[in-house]
Formats: sequence, C-alpha cells, structure tokens
Amino acid sequence: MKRPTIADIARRAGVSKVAVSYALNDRPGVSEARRAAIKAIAEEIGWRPNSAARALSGARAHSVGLTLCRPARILGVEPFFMELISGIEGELADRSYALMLQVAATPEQEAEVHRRWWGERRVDGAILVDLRFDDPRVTALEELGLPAVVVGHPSQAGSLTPVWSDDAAAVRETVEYLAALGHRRVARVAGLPELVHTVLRDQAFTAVCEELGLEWHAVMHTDYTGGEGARATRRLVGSPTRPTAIVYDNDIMAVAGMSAAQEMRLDVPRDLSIVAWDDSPLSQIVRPALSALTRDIPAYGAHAARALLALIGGELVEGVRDEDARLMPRGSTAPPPPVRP
Amino acid sequence: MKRPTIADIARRAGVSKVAVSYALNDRPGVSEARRAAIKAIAEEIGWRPNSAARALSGARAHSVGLTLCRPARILGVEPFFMELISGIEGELADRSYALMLQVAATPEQEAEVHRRWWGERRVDGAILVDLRFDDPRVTALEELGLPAVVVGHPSQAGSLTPVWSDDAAAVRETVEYLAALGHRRVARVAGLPELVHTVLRDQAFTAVCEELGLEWHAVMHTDYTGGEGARATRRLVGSPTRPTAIVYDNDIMAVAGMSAAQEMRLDVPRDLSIVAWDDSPLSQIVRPALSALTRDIPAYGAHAARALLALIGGELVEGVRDEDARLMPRGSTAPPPPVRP
DNA sequence: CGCTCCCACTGAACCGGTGAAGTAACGCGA
DNA sequence: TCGCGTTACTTCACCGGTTCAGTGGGAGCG
Repeated sequence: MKRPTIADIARRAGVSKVAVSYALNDRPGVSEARRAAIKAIAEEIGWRPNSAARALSGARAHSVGLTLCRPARILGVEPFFMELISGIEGELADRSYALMLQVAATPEQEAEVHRRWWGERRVDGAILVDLRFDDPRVTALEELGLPAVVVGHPSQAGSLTPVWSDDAAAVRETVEYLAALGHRRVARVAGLPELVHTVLRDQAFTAVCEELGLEWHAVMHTDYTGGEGARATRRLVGSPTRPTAIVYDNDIMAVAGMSAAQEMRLDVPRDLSIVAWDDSPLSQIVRPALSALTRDIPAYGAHAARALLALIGGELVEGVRDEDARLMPRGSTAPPPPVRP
Repeated sequence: MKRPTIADIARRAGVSKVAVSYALNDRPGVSEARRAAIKAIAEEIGWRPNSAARALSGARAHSVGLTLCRPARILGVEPFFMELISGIEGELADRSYALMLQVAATPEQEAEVHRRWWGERRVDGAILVDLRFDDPRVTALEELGLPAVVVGHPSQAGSLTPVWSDDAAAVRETVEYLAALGHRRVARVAGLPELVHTVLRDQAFTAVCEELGLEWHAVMHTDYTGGEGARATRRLVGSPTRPTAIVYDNDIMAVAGMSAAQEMRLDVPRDLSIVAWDDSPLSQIVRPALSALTRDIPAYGAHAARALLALIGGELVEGVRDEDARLMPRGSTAPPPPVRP
C-alpha cells in the first residue's frame, strides 16, 4: 500500500506542491475555493503528513520524551507513573503529539537518553520526574537547550520549568490532623532519600512536629517496596519509643506496614494509625481503608504536558503550581490508645 | 547549540558526505584507515544520525508503537502494563529503537492511532495487548501491512504474529491444585468478557471443573477494579451455593475480595481460599500472602519486542509461545472447612 | 493610462541522510 | 602493454515536506 504525498494531491488538484502545503497548513497563499478543494482531496485519499519529512524541514519532531528510572517491579506497583502518563497522553493526543517513553537504569543514563533524543532530533521536549539533587538530567537539558518541564520542586529545577505541588502543605495538614486526634509520637516511612520531594517532605515533617511540640518523631528511608515498608514498620513498632501513627510515602508501603502491624497483633487504627501518600484504588480495598493524601495525578500530568507544549511553542512559561494533595481520612486513622502499656 | 551533521564530518575529514555515510554505517566503500578517522571525528563532535533524515530516505522510523486502552485508574493499578513496558523497553533500547506510547479510549481509536502512525511513518511496527474478538486493530494492521505482534492467543491474531502463553494450562494447574486440597465448590472472578484471554480462561475453568467432577463452579465478570472484585465476592460468599475457593483475574480484585470476605467474618484461608492471577509485590504484602499465578512479565514483553524487531527486519517469525504462568502457593489457600454450616 | 500593490500561485533550494551510478587509480594476469 | 576487476572514492538524485524569492494578472488609484 502506497502512502499518498502532497505531490499526489498536487497532481490531482492541478497545482504545485507548495500550494498544497499552504492549503493544508491554513496559511495564506491560496484562495479559499482551492484550499477547500485541496483539503477535500487530501481527506479523500487519506493523506497524512510524513512526520519525518516535516521534522526534517520544519525542525519539529512532534513528539516529547519521558524517561523513567526505577526497577520494573517498582514501576509496576506504583500507580503514580501510569496515571501521570495517562494525563500527559490526553493532553498530547489533542495536539497529535506523540510520547516517547524510555526506561533507564540511572539518572546519568536518562541524561544520555536525552542527549540522544536531542541529537537524533527525535523529540521537541522532555518531561522529568523523580527530581534529584544536582540532577544530571537538569544540567544536560540546560546544556542542550531542549525545552523541558520538571515535575518537581522549583528549587532544584534550575532554569527548567517546574510543575509542582506543595508537599509541605500536605505534610502539615497530615501532621496537624494526627496531632488533633491526640497523637504525640509519629513516624514517617519515606522513599528514596536522593529524591528531592522525599527530602522536602522529611523537612516539613520534622518542622511541623517540632512546631507542634510533639513528644517524639522519626523518619526512615526505604526504596518504596512493600518489603522495606514492612521492615521499617516492625522496627518502629518494636522500639521502646513506638509511634502511634505512621505516615508512608506510598500506598504499597502503607499496606505492607499495616499487614506487618496486624501480624504483630496491633489493631489498626486502635493501636496504630496509618496514612498513605498518594491515593489509589488499593488504599480503598484494604481493611481498614487507608487514610490517604490524594491528588488528581492525571491532571498533574496534563498540566505538565500543557506547560511543555507551550514551551515548545515558544511561549514563556512560568512554573505551574498544581493543587496540593488533600488528606482523605478513612478507617486507618483514629485517636491513639489512651494509655501506653 | 548546533547539531553536527555528516556534512560537518565530511568537511573536517576532507571527503564527501557519502563516504562518511559509508564509514559510519560499516558498509564497504571506504578504506579502514579513513573509516577509523571518520568515526573518530564523529565521536569527537558528538554526531548522531538525524532520525528524521534517516527515516525519510531509509524508510525506517526506528521506533515501535504501543497503544493501551483502559481508563487511567485501572492502568495505574495493574502492574502488568508497566512491567510489560519495562520488558519491551529493555529489548528496544539495545537496538536503539524508541517506544511510542498512546492511551486510547476504545479499540477503534487504537486502530485509528495505528493508521495515523502508519500514515505519518512514525513507527515501523506495533504491539497489541488486550486482544479482543474480531479486534478492529488486527484488521487495521493487516490492511496497512504494518508489522505487528499480538500479545495474545493465536486464534484471534489473524495473520499477525502472536506472542502468548497458554492460560488454559495455568487454569488447569490451579483448579487441580484446589481440587487436590479438597475444594468441590469453586468460582472464578474474571475480567472483561470482551477480552480474548478472559474467555479462554473462562472456558478452561469450566472445562477443568467439569472434568474433575466438581460439585459446583461459577464465573463472574468484572471490570478489573477492586470494587467489582469485592462485590462479586460478597455475592458469591453470600449465596447458598457459597464457594470454598475463588480465583481472581488480577491481584487487586483478589485483595479486595479477601478484604470483603474478612469483613463478612470469613477467615482466609480457613473458610475461603483465594488465588490471584498475575503476581505482584502486592500479593506478598497482604496477610495472608496471596497464592498467585506468577510469570515473568518483563520477559514476556521482551519476547514480544524481539519478535517485532525480527519482523521489522524482514524475518519470518512464527508465533512465540512464552512460558506458562506457574502457581505459587502461599498463605491464602488451604483445604476447605470440613463441614459446611 | 500607467503605476503600484496585492493575491494566488510557482520554481528552486533546503533539511540530512541514503542509494545508484560513475570514475580515477591501482594491481594483476595474459 | 593492454585489458579487466577491484578499491576508494565522488557526483547526482531522491525521500516529502517547508521556506523563500520570484511572477503574472487583476484591482485600485491618481
């Protein structure tokens, strides 16, 4: 099957290639009657612009890139990424931009992928997630001059455009909520300490706990897996300073932590309150249902995509502050036990 | 920042563009000394082939497409897709092929995406998942002549190359295992009935149950969400013909079902045994841990990608039968209660 | 009536590779 | 010494769009 080109249309319309190009791109240079005729022919023979040809002359690839850097098992179990991708997609599809996806092993490899994409002119822009401190990807993208949006905090986004939500506010809401319930000993089971948002949440957590004058607080870092979530929980719960509430950085760890606590004969929420960061169907199907910090992740992705498309279009885009996560109290949080054994 | 082209290399090496092309592509036509010199220059100035230019002349886009068609929430919560993507990626990255991802609302829209990709020469091939009966995507890809691999059963793959695992064997293993434990009343909470693998599993389930002469068996269809999994469970468990074992089509429903059963004061596995199709970290963090049908999904994706690349390379590829899922017994299965109340 | 300006449209060049065909230099055997 | 084949290149054309610099004709205007 032969793909039609503008030359085919030009022949059938009895005009030059250029007239066809003008007509199809809604640019001046052809009469309205001719434009309509050309468009009709294009429609009839099912013409589509050859993206390679377009990219070659117009210097637009009409696609954007997203790299991920987590092991397969973790990527799979974190609903965050797929929901984010769905949101990005929706926005891109409207403008018939394509999304290139690449999974890498390290941030350095991700930067290398960006360099390759740029060199090969494969993408017009990139979206960064899982921002790190002194992130090599930020440096690489700045050097290349490739338009990019960082899904993460402005402080580490360099000159790239940040799309972010204020995790500190959500942390504050959560800790205040727990304190209001009467909790005085709280812990946070956090994700990878090299990620910016982990540290920002850590800092906010510590600051709010101290501000509220809580008796005791602690932060433990993990790799986001259920195994580490459970282990951290056992450690916390088994220690003499046992917390009465734990906030987890994702729902898998929260579920694992809840299971671990239940195995240690603790009742959730009577003996231990649990909060998960990032809501997902998972939070709602376990018993008790998890109190969770919820936000519209597909919308988050859509905002990032929209900002990127604007950047690519040459607009000057300030960072976009997305809405903060909101605490959704469910069955896993309650006042702490009145007396500690 | 200006991207170097082969013309730049040619100028510095004092040869023609074509000589550079020959040298860089390891084709005869240049002396070894010159080839080495040219490659050194390319390396030094960081040259990368412009993918658009290459695609325009060579007719290879060096990328493959994957479309998904499920709502964001379900995509997110199903580890299957991300793990599959990881596997596909690994294989593609080795040959520096890119992956284009698109989320669509319906199979018809997916077919439309394929048509667009083909028309725009954006991809050299496509991977199909969630195969349906009389799948419009299969027809579209056959018409277009776009190389494609179907992750699904050969019977519905048309002339496309199937990469599949024999779900019937896994169903048999599971039901025989449950029967050997003593279960005589079993149910299957299945996914979408329009998907081929759902129906094949349904048929195998029914056939094996009858073959083994079980007292009672049933299949219920859902949309894969935890909510429907829980609802199906409540219905099954609340009915007079209450099953002693339920097999779920994904782990989210299995977890939801287990929660629902526990809320109804049933003990898992004493009163009800539970098996999940497709293992994931989730199966292992809940209590009791879920007995699950496990398989190496990234490897599955890698095989699909490899088959597609071979197809694109012009090889004749027979279908690839992947290894079957294996039952991994854990704490959620046990002999049924001796006497029914 | 002649001049300018605008409109509708065309030809040529270009983007950065690849493929086919042509050519000069060289080695080698007859 | 000539003819032939091979090697190591070069030149030309092409992929399918876009951009730029024309160009011819008609309307508008003084």
